[in-house]
Amino acid sequence: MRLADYTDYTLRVLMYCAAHRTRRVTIAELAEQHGVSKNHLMKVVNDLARQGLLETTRGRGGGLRLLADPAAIVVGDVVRRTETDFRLVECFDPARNACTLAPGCRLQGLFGRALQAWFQALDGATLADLVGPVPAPAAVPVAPPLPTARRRLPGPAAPR
Amino acid sequence: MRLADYTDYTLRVLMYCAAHRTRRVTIAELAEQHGVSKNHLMKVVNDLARQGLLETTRGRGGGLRLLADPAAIVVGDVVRRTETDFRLVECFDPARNACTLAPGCRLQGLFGRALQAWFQALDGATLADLVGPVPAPAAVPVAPPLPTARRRLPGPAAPR
DNA sequence: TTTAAGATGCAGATGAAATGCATCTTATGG
DNA sequence: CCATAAGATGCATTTCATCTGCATCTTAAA
Repeated sequence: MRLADYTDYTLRVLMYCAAHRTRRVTIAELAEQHGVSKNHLMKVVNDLARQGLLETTRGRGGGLRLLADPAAIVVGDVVRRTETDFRLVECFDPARNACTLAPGCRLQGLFGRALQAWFQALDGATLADLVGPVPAPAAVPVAPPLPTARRRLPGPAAPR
Repeated sequence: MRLADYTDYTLRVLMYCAAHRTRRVTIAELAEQHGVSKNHLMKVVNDLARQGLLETTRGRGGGLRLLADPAAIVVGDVVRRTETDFRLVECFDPARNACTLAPGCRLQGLFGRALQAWFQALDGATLADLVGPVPAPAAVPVAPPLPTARRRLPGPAAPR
């Protein structure tokens, strides 16, 4: 189960803009800051502008600006609009349902509920929560980076 | 966000075996029932056998049999073991964290919590819940299939 | 009017799944 | 004891969704 990088970019663009509300941010700046190609971010920014979350200004001195209050932008809504293809489980043959015993496949219902729970968690946070002021600057020095970058999140996953 | 078909197959193999506990099920039968290639199901079955969920018997009259009680097989656990690559959000540059303001990226935490909620929902169901006896046979005739097959699940998703 | 920004569309690269093929091992029935 | 029916295993191929890059156009400010 993976989220598209596109969604990741989208959230980070919003976060960056929220963290620099006083000025206009350029795509080039975002691209350099995050080490991503400008072209890709272009599409992200464009989508966000169409959604009415960003105001874009062309020409010299142009750039991006967050339109709404970060506290009013719910993360779940952003993800809902950005992420497409929520294909979780689907009966193999749409016409001739293979689940001979169960008339309506119950997998659908179960995963539907799980997805709801997922979004409910994301709906509990706003942009402001993500970029809000750090409660207290850490007095403790930052710990050295871990030797290995872990990728898979939970539980024991046997290699296929 | 999508689940691998592999996980879908895995659950359906288990469901089918649970629905036919009295006899042995062959891979060929599963393949025909679900319209999937035998080769693919082979790997699914193999993984399940290694996990100790299925007993496989080679040779004539062989096949698969569910080892555990369907009521003891938690869907969440199956998914956890089957689905790999839970890459949700990752900071772009692992070394030089791009989130200049936030020392620790809060996206990780948020999506981690969402994933927990997701699994919690899946942990609430067992195989028995998926294939259990139908409460009451529907007296109402089945509604005709919808004209268009909908794929994406929730909310308004603007095309990229 | 030059330059710095975003807008748009298409072409190519990438990578993870999914699928197919070939061969081997094991057990049963005649 | 041999032919057949099952699963086991490894590798090659295909497919498809992103991701990325390139080229061109539009807009606005200095």
